[in-house]
This record gives sequence, structure tokens and C-alpha cells, in this order.
Amino acid sequence: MGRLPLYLRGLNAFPVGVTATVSSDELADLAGVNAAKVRKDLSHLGTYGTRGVGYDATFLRFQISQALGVANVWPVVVCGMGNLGRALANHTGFTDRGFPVVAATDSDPDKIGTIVDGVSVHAPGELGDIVRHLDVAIGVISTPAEAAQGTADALVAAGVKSIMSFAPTVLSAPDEVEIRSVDLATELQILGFHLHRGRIAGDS
Amino acid sequence: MGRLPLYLRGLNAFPVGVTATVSSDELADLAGVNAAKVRKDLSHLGTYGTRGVGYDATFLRFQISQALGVANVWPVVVCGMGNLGRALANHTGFTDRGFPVVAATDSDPDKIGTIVDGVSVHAPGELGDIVRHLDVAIGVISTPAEAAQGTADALVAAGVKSIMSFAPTVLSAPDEVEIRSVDLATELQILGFHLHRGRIAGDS
DNA sequence: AGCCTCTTGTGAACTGATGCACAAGGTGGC
DNA sequence: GCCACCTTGTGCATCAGTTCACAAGAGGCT
Repeated sequence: MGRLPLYLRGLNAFPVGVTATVSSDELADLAGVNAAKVRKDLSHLGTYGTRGVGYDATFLRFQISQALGVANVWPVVVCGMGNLGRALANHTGFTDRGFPVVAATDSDPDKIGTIVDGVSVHAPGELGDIVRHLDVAIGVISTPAEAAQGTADALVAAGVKSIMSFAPTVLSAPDEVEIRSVDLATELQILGFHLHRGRIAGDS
Repeated sequence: MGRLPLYLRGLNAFPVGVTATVSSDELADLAGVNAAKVRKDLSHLGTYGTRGVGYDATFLRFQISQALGVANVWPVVVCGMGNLGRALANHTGFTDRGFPVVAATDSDPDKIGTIVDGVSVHAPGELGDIVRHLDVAIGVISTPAEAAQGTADALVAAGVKSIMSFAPTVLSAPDEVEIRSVDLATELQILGFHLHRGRIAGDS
């Protein structure tokens, strides 16, 4: 279930080591969902709440971490060191949560061979070697749209099974490869859509 | 419907000015969804396809643009000029699609008053003035999690009705304010979750 | 101990989206 | 003019996810 990370994030409000209980209501607030959903989701992990009291925060954190496999570290390669790529490579939130950026690629000869914020930039052709040597599990695509599919193909060929793409285009890949696509401009356009509709309604 | 921007994006594959037709099947491929969905979505715009032939690409683009209000320009303010904020402020995909970044805020005194990539950085306290003077319609929050709620409150107080947040936390706001939240680390964690599950299945 | 309050866990109804399948309608070839 | 072919538009069944509502269980207070 895609909401477990949100619960885990919400549990950060509780200091470690201290025994505290959290009710499905509180957790729902912290995660921005509703209480029934929380209970149903958690019940799928097996049952660890105490009726009349709630869930033990520390134990719940452990359970969710276990289910998510948070103990694992999944090395990431960032493909495309433009503005966005650099921001991602330098994003502390990734390393903190077990996703260290271990390498980057870019097609710009001026960038290849340099080290940006501690991440070394390689030629796209080296992707296979990078993935093999550094045990890369996840590829992040922050190239222009035109280069995205080629990059995805290279990642797949290298054996990467999970891809996160910021390129404004649809990527095709074998079924066993999971792709999550985030198109920032599209997100804004959806906001704009609602502004537009609101204004029409207001103008009438 | 949140898929219209995807169709519009897909239509970019067709040059403007040239009369071309596109079938629901093709458009489905371009947008990464299925054909029945495309037809159903488009039928909600009113009916503009020709049976046996498909949709006129140019006219369809016009129709979708109209529905989305793409002709409008919605000025954006970026709050929090860290790595991600800078990348966003400089992201050409925003301006190109009608979302110019007209200002930014940051709490760092060293940054206030400077101009980064053509965007001037102001103190958070000036948000109200910025929104009023520059007609800001959308606020982007790329501050640390701790500052996110305060920033959201300031945006709401200034009259902003649409917020896009990258902060890893839940934001509360009045109902009439639309919030879209993108948590990059959570997205990766979902990928990691599936890697983890796949490995367990494989190990057994 | 008995009662009252609180919260979980879950069966059941509901909702919105999805996908199928096919009739309706348009085009081009003969 | 007729026919074969193609693609749209849509009614309908299906499905997954959400929400409701409540019985069952746990703890604390008198």
C-alpha cells in the first residue's frame, strides 16, 4: 500500500525511545488521510494495536519499517544533471532515507568527469558499468524529454528494475520494471485548471 | 479530469499547422493510458471526433487548451530557495507552459535581496505584497518541512488559492485552497518497497 | 467486581473509475 | 449506389478503494 511511507513519516512526530501510543485518529491527521483508512491499512500488516488505547508508536514504526524494507539501502543513479538533476543529487532527504545518490550521468562533455556536490558525473554510455559496480537499484531520469526513453532503455538494459522519471513524456519498459513518473509542469497545469474553472464560475 | 494535460502533452508529437488526425488508440499510447479512457474523457468535452477517422489534432489541441484554460498565465512564487527551489525557479518547463516564476522568498538573510537566475529573492514577510503586486496565483513550497505550514499560512493569508508543496509534511488549509503535495523521498520509498517485496519473493 | 469510556478491527454498503463490447455513423473503393 | 472497413461514443458490468457503522476487546475508576 502506497500510504505506509506517509504513516512512517507521521510517526516522526514521536521521539524514539519514549513509549507513546498513537490512535488511528492522530495518525490519520499526521498522514493527511482518514482514520478508517489507517486502521484498514495497518490491519493488513497483521494486528498490532490495542483496543481502547491505540498503537505503540515505537513498535508501529518498527513494523512499518519492516514492511517497507526501510533497513535496505538502495543506491540511486541520477541521469541528467540539469538544474533538477543537480538538486536531486544534492537532496539530503534521499540519502537520509536510504537512497544515496552514488553516481550521475550527463551527455554534456563539459560535465563528464567532474564531481558535482560529491557526485561524480559520467558519460551515458557508462551506465551499465556504473549500475554493476555500484549496485544501483534505482534510476532517476531528469533528462530532457527527448533523451528520456533512451536513458530508460539503458537503465533497463543495465538491469535496473525501478525508475523514477521527471521527464514530461511517457516511458515504455518491460512489465517487471516499475516506473513512477512525476511531471512538474503537468502538476501545475492541474492547479491552473482548477483556477480557471473557479474563475469562470466566479465571473458568471 | 486530471488526464487532459497528458493528452495535450501527447499532441505535441503533431506539428502545428499541419492537418493531421489522431485516433483514440494513438493518443492513448502517447499519453500512456488506454483508448476507452481517452474516448470517454474527450466525450466529456463535447464531441469533436469523426467516426471512422479520429480526431483532428489541431482542433483537439485547441479544445483541450480551452478546457484547461491554458491561454491564461498564472504567475508563480517559489518559497524556499534551497537546491530544489532554485531548480524550480529556473525550470524552463514552467514558463513555457504559462507558469512564470515571478518571485521567490527565502529566510536566509544572505539570499534576500539577491537575484538568482533572474528571479529576485525576498523575505518571507513580504509574501503578501509580492502576491498582491505581481498577481501571484500559485505558490510553490520548497522549504524544509518545519517551515512549510507557516509558509502555507502566509500564502493563504495573501489570497493564494493554489499551492504545490514539496515539503515532506501534511499541510492544512481552508477547503477553497487546493494543495498538491509531491514528496520525492516518499516516491522513492514506494519504489524501494516494491524492490524489497520482489527480493523477498525471489529469495524464498 | 461492575460499569463506563475509549479505540480497534472488520463486515457491508457505497462510490467513482475502468474496461468491454457493440451499435451508430462516417469514408473510400468499386 | 452499395459495400466493406474503420473509429467514435456510450450503456453496462465490473472492480478497487473508500467510508460507515458497530460489535468486540482493553483499561481505568469507583
